Amino acid sequence: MKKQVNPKELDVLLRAAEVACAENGARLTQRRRQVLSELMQSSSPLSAYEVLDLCNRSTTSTMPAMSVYRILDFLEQQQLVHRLSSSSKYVSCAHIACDHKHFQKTHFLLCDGCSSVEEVDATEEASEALEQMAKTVGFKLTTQQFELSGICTTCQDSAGEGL
Amino acid sequence: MKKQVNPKELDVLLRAAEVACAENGARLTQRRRQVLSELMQSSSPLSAYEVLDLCNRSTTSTMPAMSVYRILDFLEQQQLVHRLSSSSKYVSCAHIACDHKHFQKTHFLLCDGCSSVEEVDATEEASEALEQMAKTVGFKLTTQQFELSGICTTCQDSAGEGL
DNA sequence: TCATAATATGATATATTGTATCATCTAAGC
DNA sequence: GCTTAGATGATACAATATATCATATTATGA
Repeated sequence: MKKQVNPKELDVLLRAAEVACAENGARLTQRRRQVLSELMQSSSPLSAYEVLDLCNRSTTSTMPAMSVYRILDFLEQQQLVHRLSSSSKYVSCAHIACDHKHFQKTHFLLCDGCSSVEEVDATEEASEALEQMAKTVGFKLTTQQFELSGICTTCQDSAGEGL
Repeated sequence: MKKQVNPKELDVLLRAAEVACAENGARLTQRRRQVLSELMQSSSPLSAYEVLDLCNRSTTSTMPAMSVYRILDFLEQQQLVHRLSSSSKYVSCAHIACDHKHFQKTHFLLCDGCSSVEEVDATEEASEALEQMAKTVGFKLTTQQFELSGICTTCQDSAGEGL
């Protein structure tokens, strides 16, 4: 579903993304911008082929699937997009406009009800507890990304309504 | 790679699995036993098609891919096998022979070095910290399975050796 | 400004993972 | 033994992803 993002807001995000790329010596080309834009306007994660369809619907030219995957990889490297391995889908990063860095573990809370996603930094406690748990079996954690499912506030509220 | 599981040990595990199925009014058929056995003997998670190849190599008859998926689904329902969504692979449960129940959150620690997997219950702290973190954005967690990457003890040790 | 090199994209083929559907077989209970 | 539910086989195909070579675009230095 389309998220309510007004054009001005979208433009601010895309400009910020452009700057972020430039800082890494990379370029946000038309195609990349198009892919990122579709993800920014989606209220839920999209598969690579869903992104492809949206892109091909919004322009006359048609892009091959290969390009979408390449571009998604690029955007992921730039940390403008995250790939959710539990669903093989992609979301635009929640921190493009702010100067947030991905230093801490990132948790994605996926709503089973409406498929929305919340991207939150790990609390100190959670991070510590996970490291500690791994340590008990001798593991040194490298993962920086966690995907948890649950029910968001909105869906919890609306679940009661129908009764 | 093949794990070192002696035949007697394997047999104990398979019998325990059989009992577990029976308790749920289900049957551990030959095919199911074969699939489970391959997973039990593997030192790392296997894809459905890898399981298929192993099964077809160990018998004269050949099984269709569909059957493997059906059987893996069944074994997962019986909690004899777990599916790792981050890699689309399967592992046999670490608690088949003991009377462990999957009441608590389960964490899978995946080694980036040797692909081994440790299945551990969440500590009280980790579980609590995760719930709490979700709560700050209004989420009520439902996930009971977490997949973390890292480096296991063995690989940490052997990393130093080469220098 | 043009040649050239580096990047990015297009086009095509194919691998991998997973599901739908209908037919056939097997085991359990009557 | 007969019937039926459950399990498996067979086939087709959808969805996700990668490999590879060709072409186009952009950046850069002569």
